[in-house]
Amino acid sequence: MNLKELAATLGLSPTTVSRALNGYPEVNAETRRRVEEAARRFHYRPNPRAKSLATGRSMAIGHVIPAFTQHEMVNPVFADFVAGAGETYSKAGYDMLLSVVADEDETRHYRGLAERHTVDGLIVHAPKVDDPRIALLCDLGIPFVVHGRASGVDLPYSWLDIHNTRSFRRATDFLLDLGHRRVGLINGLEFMDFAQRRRAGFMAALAARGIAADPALFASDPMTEIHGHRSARRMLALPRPPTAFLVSSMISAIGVRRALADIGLRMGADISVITHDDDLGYLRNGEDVPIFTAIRSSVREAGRQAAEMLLDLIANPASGPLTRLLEPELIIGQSTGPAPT
Amino acid sequence: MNLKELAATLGLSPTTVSRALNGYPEVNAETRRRVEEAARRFHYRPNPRAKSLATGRSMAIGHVIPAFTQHEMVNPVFADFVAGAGETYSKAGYDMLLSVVADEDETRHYRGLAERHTVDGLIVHAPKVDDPRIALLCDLGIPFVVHGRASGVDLPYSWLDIHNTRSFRRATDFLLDLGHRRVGLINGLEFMDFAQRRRAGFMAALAARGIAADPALFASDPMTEIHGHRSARRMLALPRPPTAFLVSSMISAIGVRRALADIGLRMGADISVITHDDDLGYLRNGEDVPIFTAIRSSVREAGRQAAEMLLDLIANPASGPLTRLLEPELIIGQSTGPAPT
DNA sequence: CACCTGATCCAAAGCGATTTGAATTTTGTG
DNA sequence: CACAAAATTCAAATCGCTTTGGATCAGGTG
Repeated sequence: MNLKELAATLGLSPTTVSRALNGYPEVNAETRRRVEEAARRFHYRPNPRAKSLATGRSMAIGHVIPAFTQHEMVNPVFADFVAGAGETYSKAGYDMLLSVVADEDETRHYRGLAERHTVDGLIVHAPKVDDPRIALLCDLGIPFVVHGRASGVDLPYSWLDIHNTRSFRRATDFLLDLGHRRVGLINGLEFMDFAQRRRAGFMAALAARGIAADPALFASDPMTEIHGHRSARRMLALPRPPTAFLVSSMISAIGVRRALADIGLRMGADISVITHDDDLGYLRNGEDVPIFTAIRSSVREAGRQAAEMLLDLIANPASGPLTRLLEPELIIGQSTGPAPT
Repeated sequence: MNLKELAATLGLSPTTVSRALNGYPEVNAETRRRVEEAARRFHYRPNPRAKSLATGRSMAIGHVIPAFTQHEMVNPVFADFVAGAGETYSKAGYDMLLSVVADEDETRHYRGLAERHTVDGLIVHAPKVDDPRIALLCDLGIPFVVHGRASGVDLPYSWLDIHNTRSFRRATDFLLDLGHRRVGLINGLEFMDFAQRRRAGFMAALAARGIAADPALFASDPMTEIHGHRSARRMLALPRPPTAFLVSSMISAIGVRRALADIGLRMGADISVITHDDDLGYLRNGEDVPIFTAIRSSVREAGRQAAEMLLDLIANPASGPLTRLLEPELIIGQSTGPAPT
């Protein structure tokens, strides 16, 4: 059942039916009622492609994820973010177009999406320092929201981020207050913007107390369980091992916990751990009392909000760059305690 | 730059240009060359919506994920599966349309996707026993592939699954061979088809040796870390605790490991654990020697293959229901050992 | 040389909606 | 009651592509 047929059934022109259904004012109230009734009765649903060809809007949002490097993307965090964004989209009648693209095709792909108006807007995931995608998208003139920020890019653009610097600084201060002086930072890849900021927060806290940063106490890699395990093992084998760890991801923190278990250290007693926690559905940080002391911020909620920002931006492009900085909470769990004397 | 403009530039009709670009035979070789060259030079890319309106095909595949129950979907497994499928799609020029939909809207959503030809095909995730979606989609006549199967549905349909029954039977046998007699099964929700089959495999192994299944040694819930932890704690507190666990997911197995650590049991020595392992990118089962003895099957690869099957089915609907049963491997890690005497 | 065949190319009709510009019908006013 | 204004409705153009059903033209045939 298409528009023409529906119009014929009603003895009206397609024009009027279209207007009635789309809430235009110049249509008789009674006519509108009849049209709506008939549409319901015949399960009429406009063909989105025809609609989109006519209006130029696609009612879809694009998420491009780089495929063949494993970096940052195909991960649990991504799933939760997308789930949050998807909720927002479906409430607003938008579809989500996901493209898994080889790194070298990324630029071309963005360009294609924008130029052909395949999507009305884009979410940019996992920005790197100096991320070139931002300039590209500004240039293409398509609305987009970055999940995170890109240091070094000074164009105005819309983003939603958490306060990585401050929260890592707070977490470090917390450890220092407990008397820890050697803290290992198990971070993500440091060309990722968030990792850079987290490190900066960590360093600032050390610097404020005049503690020199020991390069041996830094690790940086994709945030897998194995990365956490390997890095912790390495640091614990140092002549002067750390008494605490600050970890950038729950999954890596689990690896750290495994490393501690390997050599019989009790977390929270012999050694302290604080982790960032994205509050993933399948990886909750304990039930009542949190397992890990953690910097917590729901990435699902971030997805919801980023999507809302993007839809606002699409509805009203003049509303200028939208930015939102979420403040994670620092929650105390069972993985921290005073530094052993 | 659209088709008409490109045609004008070349002094040709849109018809010919379209045919040249789409590889139709009735166009002069030299003309085709000129057209292709010009298309490249002007970065011509056909508008997919117009194309799709004209052809009736959308070049998109739908993945519908139920939103507001947390069940099975918004999870790391999903991310990896989608990444695999996405690789296949992008190679074939397909887009992936992801909808996060409230459970009660699911049927309506599927119907909309199919009737309006929004997508050319669908992947059905996380089938339940007697899953009603299969009959619905058969009825709607849209090509689809189920990731998993649905016991109780006897319509012919296409699916890709792993051999859950057999692999869980093998894993159980392995534990029994090691002398274990009380094995706890920490399973997913048992209205999920895969969980049902895993349980059946487990039971069959017990039955074959005349061991009665103890209801206290079953746990069934969404496969979170906490589920693993809580279930293991509960079973270990029994008067006759299990000497081994069989776990349906790496994440839950990590919870089990935490439970063991809580009470000072050494995994692999005091107690054995086998887990299913989807070989997730961010949650590898150790480096050289696997941490967990595991039933391993890459869900990313499953995504790739399911997508290929679906594209085949779309290209050639007559090729009938396609089915593929993958056999997971049973890999020996450090989490199993002989039953304590 | 007239006629038939292929090989090429093109005009025009969709696909299913929106939207512009006009044509109707109603309503209001003097 | 006639006429302008407002309220409704409609025909046709448009979005950018594919595809049907001819055209056109060169080469081969009898």
